Amino acid sequence: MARRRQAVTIKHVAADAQVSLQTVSRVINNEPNVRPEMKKRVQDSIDKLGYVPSIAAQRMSGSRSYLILAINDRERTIADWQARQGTDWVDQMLLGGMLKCAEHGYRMILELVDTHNDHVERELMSTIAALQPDGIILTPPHSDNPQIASLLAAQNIPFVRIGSQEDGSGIPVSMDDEGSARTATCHLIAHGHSRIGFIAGSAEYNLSGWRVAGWQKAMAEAGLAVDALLQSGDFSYASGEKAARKLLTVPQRPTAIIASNDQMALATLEVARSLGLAVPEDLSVISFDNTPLVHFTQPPLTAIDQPIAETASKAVELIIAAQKGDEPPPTLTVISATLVERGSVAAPPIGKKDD
Amino acid sequence: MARRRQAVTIKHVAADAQVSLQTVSRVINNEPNVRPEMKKRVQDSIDKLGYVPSIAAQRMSGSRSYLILAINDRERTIADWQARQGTDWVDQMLLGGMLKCAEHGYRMILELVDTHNDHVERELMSTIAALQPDGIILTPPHSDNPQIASLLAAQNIPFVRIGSQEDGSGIPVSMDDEGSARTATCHLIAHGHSRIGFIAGSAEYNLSGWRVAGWQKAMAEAGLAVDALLQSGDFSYASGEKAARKLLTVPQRPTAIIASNDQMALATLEVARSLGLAVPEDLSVISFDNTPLVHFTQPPLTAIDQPIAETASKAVELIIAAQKGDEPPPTLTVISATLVERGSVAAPPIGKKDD
DNA sequence: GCTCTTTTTGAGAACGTTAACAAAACGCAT
DNA sequence: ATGCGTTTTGTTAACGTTCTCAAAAAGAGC
Repeated sequence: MARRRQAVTIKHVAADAQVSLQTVSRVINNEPNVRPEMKKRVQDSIDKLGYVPSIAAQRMSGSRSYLILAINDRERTIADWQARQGTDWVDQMLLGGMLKCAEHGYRMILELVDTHNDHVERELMSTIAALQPDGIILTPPHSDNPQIASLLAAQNIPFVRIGSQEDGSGIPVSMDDEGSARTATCHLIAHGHSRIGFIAGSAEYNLSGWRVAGWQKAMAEAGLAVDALLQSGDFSYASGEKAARKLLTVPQRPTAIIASNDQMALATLEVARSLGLAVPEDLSVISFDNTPLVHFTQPPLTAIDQPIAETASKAVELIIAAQKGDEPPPTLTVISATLVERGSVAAPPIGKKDD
Repeated sequence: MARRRQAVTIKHVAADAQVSLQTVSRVINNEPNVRPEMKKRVQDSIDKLGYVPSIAAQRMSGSRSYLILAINDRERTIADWQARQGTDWVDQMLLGGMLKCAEHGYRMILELVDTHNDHVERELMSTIAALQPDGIILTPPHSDNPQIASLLAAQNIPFVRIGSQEDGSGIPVSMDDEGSARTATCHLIAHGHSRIGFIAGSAEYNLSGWRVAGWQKAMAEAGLAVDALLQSGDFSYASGEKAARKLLTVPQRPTAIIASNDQMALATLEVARSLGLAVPEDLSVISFDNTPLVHFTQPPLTAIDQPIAETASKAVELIIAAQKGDEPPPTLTVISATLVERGSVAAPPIGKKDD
């Protein structure tokens, strides 16, 4: 492992602005007694060079560490998180990732970065420069952002892309989106369904595409048509409602629907109710994610349980291994998901089983 | 602000073990080519002095930072957390604390520490030595641990005790446990109840006591008796079940019950059902915490909503202010809670309104 | 015992920043 | 101009660790 140095330091800024280190430091820390003119000159250099102070160095010299520690009871926290059972992205990420970090003497810092923001990349790079972490875990949709990936690759910091199967830099760790969509589809086919609708998630997430692909392939293999059976949403309840309505208000409506997340599955349930369709008698529903929500619906939803905690745990392991530099990381790690059967799947209504 | 120095450094260890700095470093990092005898001598000194390497210094010298960054989409994460609406301790802590940290260029590191563990204090001190955070937030029950408090006070690190109103070192920030218990009690009294049972939480949490106190005082002020109306649980469903059964299987059973958290309220609901008591017609129920659970019960529970996010946010603010050293922190900050009315409170059954 | 290799130990510089102090520049009354 | 206080800038030394390279000690072969 090469000794990793900070790209731009206070020295570079000082040289660029033709001032002493101390003056730059004063500007950074917004100290008084700096002439406005000087301050501007330094600030310009900082902006130009993209300088961000190293927190480690600041801490070393006796100043702030910019870290605040929140101490929580481990037992209770873990119990709470586990009680949610299914996939609540962040929580399960934290659960899996933090515990694995703790095992190895690492800490995990959760950083929230807006996707819909022009400066995503800049913001991220600043954070990295400040913290100089040993590794980075990207979750969707950040994990699907090729620009971020190439920036990180240039930094020579090991990073894991969760939920992304694309080739490219970084270590991909993926849940088996295609496989689990296939599993859901086959489950329905095994129950006798032939017209199985699919509500896709936001195209911004690559995993949406993989899920669609799994469904399509399973249908094709069973010799079933998929025309007019695909609707796309954006993971929101409203989009699910719209998609479900479109799917269910045609003459040859599907006898089963797979929704790409729980919110959209809930919407599907509601649309079915409003159309007088009973679940699962008239319509079977399977959802993705398996958040706590699905326990409380009527009927409880059969769902694909995404093992996020396990995925995050794996991501941490891969980063630590990459840091040691023992051997090259695997090209793709897939964590398999399971189907949790509840009450929303049954055989299709008789007489409608086929055209 | 005094320049804060590390208590025990590699130098102290080297001096104690009569070896060079480098040798100590080698032992820390488990490098090969150290004679076992030497290794033991150094390790003994490390243990004796309680030395923990400074992560900042390690990072500075080009080694690991022992930090892993998890990048999540901010919008989505916040939306998810908010969707839980009520108090899910950790989530809401993270929501409030992290966002406030981000505002000021700080980061929050969540550390899970077992309460039921002999080495709690040691574990905590190691973490602090390693990370050298600018401040610490303690949540219950850690915030009620006087030993931890005095250790932290000695370290001269600003720390906030959340949910603790005790005097002592550190900055207390509390939810208004007594006040909100009082509010709940008065709400029931206003509906005409006079026999109001109370299920207390674990005595390990000081806030349990405050909640009981609020109820007692409100009852006393209304001239109502509290004998045989108090049962204690430990925040678990099972303990709530036991407590509710005791309260409800006496001749003069209470017409209303306040449970110190949602789990125990759920248990109360179940016990009432098993005894053939309708809620709210025969029995009114109010719970504390207002977690997502309470939306899905039949009927939905009227609950005290604890503003954890706000509390955590305040805690961060206080730490940052204390760090700047502008002015002494307030002696007690109380964040007030609100009563969220749902469907579990009604007037007591007629003819039972009073003895 | 003597050289040669290997293993084990140590000394000094480096990492990026700020604290403490010193020097220079400035403003203003004399 | 001269001196004096104030503001602005610069210099040097820390901070705690590891890296690089050199020195010392230990083994190996004769």
